[in-house]
This record gives sequence, C-alpha cells and structure tokens, in this order.
Amino acid sequence: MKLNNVPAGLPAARSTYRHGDLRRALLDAGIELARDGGPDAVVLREATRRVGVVPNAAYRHFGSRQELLLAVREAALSAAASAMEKELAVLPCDQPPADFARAQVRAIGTAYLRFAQAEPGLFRTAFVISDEGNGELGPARAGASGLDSFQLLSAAIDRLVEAGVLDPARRPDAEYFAWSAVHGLALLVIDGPLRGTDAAAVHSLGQRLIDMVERGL
Amino acid sequence: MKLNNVPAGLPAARSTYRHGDLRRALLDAGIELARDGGPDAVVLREATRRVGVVPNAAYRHFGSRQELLLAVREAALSAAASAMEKELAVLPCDQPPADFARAQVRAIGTAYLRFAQAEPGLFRTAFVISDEGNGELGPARAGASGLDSFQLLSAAIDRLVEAGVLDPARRPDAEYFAWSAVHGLALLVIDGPLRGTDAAAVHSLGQRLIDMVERGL
DNA sequence: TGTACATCAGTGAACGCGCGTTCACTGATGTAC
DNA sequence: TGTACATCAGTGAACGCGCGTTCACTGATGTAC
Repeated sequence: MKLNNVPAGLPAARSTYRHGDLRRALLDAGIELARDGGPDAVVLREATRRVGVVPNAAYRHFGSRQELLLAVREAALSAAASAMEKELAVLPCDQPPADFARAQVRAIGTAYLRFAQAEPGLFRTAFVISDEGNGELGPARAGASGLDSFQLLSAAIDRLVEAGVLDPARRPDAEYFAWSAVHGLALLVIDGPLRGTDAAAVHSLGQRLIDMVERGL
Repeated sequence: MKLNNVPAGLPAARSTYRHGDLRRALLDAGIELARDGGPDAVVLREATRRVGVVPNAAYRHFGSRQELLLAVREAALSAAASAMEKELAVLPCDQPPADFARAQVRAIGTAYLRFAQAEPGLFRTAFVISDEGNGELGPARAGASGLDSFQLLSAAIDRLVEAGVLDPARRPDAEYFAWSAVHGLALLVIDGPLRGTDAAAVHSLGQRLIDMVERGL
C-alpha cells in the first residue's frame, strides 16, 4: 500500500528528487522560451541547458520534444484563461443584468487582447497552431474556474441571450464571430501591420472593435 | 547599347540560360513548397532538389534562403490580391451605388476567406508572419490593378463612405476592424477549431461574419 | 564568316551547426529484513 | 537500529539528420576582332 495514493495509470507525481523537481524546472524553462520566441523557440536542448542538466535527462519527464511543447502550451492556455477570469472578477455586480452581461463579454475580449500584447510569445504558443504537422491539440486547458478561454466566451454570450441583449436567433456561432474579430486584431497587433502600436492605442482600437462586434451581433 | 533595355540599378532579367530560367524554376518550386507546408516549408535545398540542381546553384539567383522566402511571399500576396480582383470583376455594375459599394466589400472578404481555404499554405505564407526574427516584410505585393489586398479593402471601404452607406465618423480604422474579423475567421478555419469544416459551411459562416461587420461598422 | 577570349551559370566537395534521440552507465535515494 | 539491495533520476558519449552557406572549379554561352 502506498502512502501517496495517486490515481492508477497516472505516473506518481513526485514532490522532490535528485534535482528537486526537474519536470517542473524544464516546464518553467520551456515557458520562458515560449515567452520570448513563441512555440518554435521551445527547444528541448535549450531547456535542459537552462536548467543545468544534460539534454537526455529531459526524457525522464517528457517522452519527446513535442510532449514538452504540449505541456508549455497547456500552461499558456491556462494563463490566458486566468487573465480573463481576473478581468471578469473585478467587474461590479450591482448593475442591470443586461449591462452586466455586456460588460462580461467586453471584459473577455479586452483580456484576450491585453494578453496578446503583454505576452505575445505565450499568446502564439497558446493560440497559433501554425500546423506543426496537424497539431494534436488536446482539450484547451482550463483556468481556475475549470473553463478554458473559449468556454468562458461562449458562456458569456449565453448570458447575453439570457439577459435579453442578444436575439436567440443570432446566437448560433456567435462565439466564432466574436473570437474571429478579437483574434484577428490580436494578430495584427503582435505581428501584423499594427505591430509597434502602443498599448493605449491598441486598447482603444480593441474597444472600438468590440463595439463593432456588439452592434453587429 | 543593350537590346533589352532594363531599368538601371536592377539586375538584368535574363530570359534564358544554361537551365533555361533557374530563378523562375526555384521560385516556382518554392511556391509549391509553401503551398503545401507554409512558409517554414520553403527550404532552399529542397527547392534546388526539385529543380534538379545542386544546392548552391540557388545562390546565383537568391542571396539567401530568406530572399527566396521573400520572393515566394510576394508571389503569394500577389495571388491573393488577384483572387480579390477576380471576385470584384464579376460583380454586376448596373445596381445602385450603395448596393454596389456594399457588394464590393463583401466580395473582398469572401475572396479572402476562399483563398485561405483553397490555399492555406500560400495564405499563411502571405499573411501569417509568425515572427521569423521580426519579419522584414517589405511592401505588400500588388495584383494586376497595382493595389495589394489591404489597399483593395481600404479603397472599397472608402467607396462605402462615398456611397453614403458608412458614416464618415465611423470610417477611421474601419479597414483594420474588417480585416481583423475576416483574418480571424480564416485562421479558425485553416488551423483552429473550425478546421475540417467543409467549404459550403465555411462560406455561410463567412457571409454571416461579413453581415456582422457590415452592421457593426 | 571564323577564331580567341571573357563571362558567369551551374558543379563538386566540404564546413559547422544545433537539433532530437538512443545507449549503456552510476550513484543517491528509499525500502526490506 | 544497522546492513544489503533494488530503484530509477541524472550522466556521458555518441548517432544521424538536414540545414544554410562557402570555396575553388569547369564548361557552355555570347561577344570582339
């Protein structure tokens, strides 16, 4: 019988060992690489180098470079979802349901754009697949609430309908349209023609884009 | 005095030589590589291999791999602009100016989405920078009309204002908003959650997205 | 029109690079008696 | 409580790979006399 009862089938999560927690350290290094360089910069050898360990040591914790990259991506997705949740959390609740629902959708869009600008490398790691040999995405990782970014948006749009702001006939696929607009702008900002635009101007553009989406839906 | 008078400063464009036209052949090979693999697949050695020439032969025509990639990108941008022009050309002119202006904007958006779906590799080569060490974009290449994709869109939106469809107060940055929406949807389709959706469904989503943009602007 | 020569497109061979990944190992840890 | 042993995280060395790029060459072409 084991003291630390882990679900069968999963590798037991050790808390410390020779290095301390090499898996965690490699993951952190990978995240750092992604942060300034995007997904392609997540290089196994470089991660081990940063941690101060021999390259093949990584194979005790990740089956391949791809597996490390996937773990980094999960972390990035989770960070994005958390950023949204944080933006949602500061919203005042004492307002008419219609306004509140609208504010929630706006908060999600705003958080997405802010995340893209503040952490372009992580943003691209999380949301820009860029083929990589057809992806293998796996389920998008959740934030603290247990919902991923896309689910947060969908739920917010549902609330828009409940609050009577959005005609139910317009509901279908609305999250794709909203996502498209905000995602597109994010890319224009991080490596398109709007690159180099300062944060304030981007914020203002973002707000006007969200206005457009709101009106358009 | 030369028979073939080319503008001074530009390298004389030879029509044929040992290989015939190696530069053109390498470029075509590069385009083919981009077509099924995106920008990262534009590999100098592979292009020479396909053409049946030794790797370093490429250096007679391109200073570096980057230069080849840029040429391929130009071609992809030009192809996109042409697709838009083709879509514009089939529009009936005998309609009220307001309708015509609207139809032109729609045609551009539709062509963009169609191009993305029909040629995802070229689309990504043309419009997804993905850093590459901060890009070095150069001016976006023009179609037959001499305008690039973005200029075509901007001009169409200008006509929307002239036709009285769009409030001039709403004009500023409208092309960025429209571009964002369509570009975002294109990415969802080519390597996001909407990948694998069939052409008809994508077209319908695209039309509804454009509806949203039109209303929202 | 015919010969001599310069040009320069494509050759052949080789570099150094960093990458992902495999192998047999070693030595600190945690466990059983 | 002390010793013997098994585990397995991290080592050391090496692989093969394809890449971009450089070098000195050679031989067909187009040009000058």
